[in-house]
Amino acid sequence: MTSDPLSRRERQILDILYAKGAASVADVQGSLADPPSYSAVRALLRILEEKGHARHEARGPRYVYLPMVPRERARNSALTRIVQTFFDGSAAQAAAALVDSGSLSDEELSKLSSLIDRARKEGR
Amino acid sequence: MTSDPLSRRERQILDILYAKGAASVADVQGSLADPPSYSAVRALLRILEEKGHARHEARGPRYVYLPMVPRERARNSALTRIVQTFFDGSAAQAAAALVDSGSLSDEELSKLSSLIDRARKEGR
DNA sequence: CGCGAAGTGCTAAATATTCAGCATGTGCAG
DNA sequence: CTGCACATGCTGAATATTTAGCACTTCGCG
Repeated sequence: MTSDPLSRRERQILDILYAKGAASVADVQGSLADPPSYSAVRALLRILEEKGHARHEARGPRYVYLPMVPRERARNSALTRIVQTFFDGSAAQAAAALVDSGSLSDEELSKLSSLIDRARKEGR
Repeated sequence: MTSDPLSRRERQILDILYAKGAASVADVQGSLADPPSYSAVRALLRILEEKGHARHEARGPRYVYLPMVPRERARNSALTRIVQTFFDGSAAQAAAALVDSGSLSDEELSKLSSLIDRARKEGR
């Protein structure tokens, strides 16, 4: 099941796995803002495995941890949550906020523009 | 300070405050998927106040709780987090995912389009 | 070889969280 | 006026979390 309630540290660590794609225990520890002991990180990773959110592969001499739920699916539910919480359920408002953030280059803007045109054609 | 680490319930309740704008204890309890006792909800709200994330006003006979950090600021940091975690830091990719979600109406799409045009003009 | 560095499995205990209950105050309907 | 419905303040205890430590294995180097 993927609908477990995750604790703070669990969420934090799972996010690192999503951000990096895959990570060793040391990687995870290194990415944590306020890192606990090596053992503690390992324990958390083990819990994430038990809950079915992560798995590990024996890459060379050490374990490398990966998320179980595909990144795309996880990110869609994350987006949905934000849209619900902060944008009254309107994905359009959320997209607008991103565009307004000013962090998009001209090239990115035109790509997005043509994406929108395509969406409009498909939509009818 | 607004950089406290929030526990799961705390986050959950704060999200409700953001989603609803303002809420009484009963509102919050009613919005929780798996609601604990009235007292428990009150306790959590009190903690959120102590941590500086919420405040209350005596609206009529009861308290109404509101977020301290403005919704817009909170949502921007939420977006930033998602972008970092799931879109390799690219706001453009995130916007594209929203457009691709297919939940935008024709009208919303054209509004977004003109928003982009404006952003392109300002950007140079 | 055999020793050290670095990995894993497992467990118990400190710490944080979440929760329910009781005492008390206040407004309103009967 | 009096009692009910519903609010708050506070506190102690159940539960979950987070953590560090120890025993053991593996790999590579002197």
